[in-house]
Amino acid sequence: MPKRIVTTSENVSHKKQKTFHWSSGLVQAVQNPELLVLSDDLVYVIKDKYPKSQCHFLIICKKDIGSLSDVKIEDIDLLKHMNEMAEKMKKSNDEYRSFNVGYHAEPSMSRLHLHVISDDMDSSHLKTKKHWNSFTTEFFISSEVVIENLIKNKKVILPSKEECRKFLELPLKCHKCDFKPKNMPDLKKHIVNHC
DNA sequence: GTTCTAGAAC
DNA sequence: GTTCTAGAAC
Repeated sequence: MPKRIVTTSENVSHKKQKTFHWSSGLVQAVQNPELLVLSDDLVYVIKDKYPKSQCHFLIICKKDIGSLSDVKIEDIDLLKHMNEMAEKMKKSNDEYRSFNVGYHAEPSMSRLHLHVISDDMDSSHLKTKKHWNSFTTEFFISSEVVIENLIKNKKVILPSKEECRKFLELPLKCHKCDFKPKNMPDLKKHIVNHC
């Protein structure tokens, strides 16, 4: 995929060009009408560009918060609002039986974002063990748990870098039963045919 | 976050 | 020989 080049104001200078880094992709994505679902004073809701289930939204705050590690106690109402928006998205997409709502412990992309993901985990974009484990292990922290964590600790206490790495490297396991696939293709066949 | 691909695993 | 994973990307 070619890097997206954008020019500065009015394109006056040919020298002043900037290439966005991939980690700011979400802040770009909210400007994409094909991805943006809705927004209000506090958040954007977008369709994940590479959904890891049949239905996968991101609730992205408008406030410039990088990630959970930057969240302050004063942001508690914002996190509650993001959770309420997630509930709204669940209700308006209830043809998908159930959803998981939570944050990645160590996200790759900045701007705090809450995942609302149907629990089928059936998607052509779900390709790697890291993808799988990021939604099916403790690397994925439920929205309610994050809110309780913030209230109790006045900040969000997260797993260490080493713990995160450990979660992502856990052996593959079906999220609905005890099946232990030998590899990703094995797992993907299992979740569509058996679970 | 994804893409690409070398070399491991089969 | 083909499938699959895991690390680099300036």
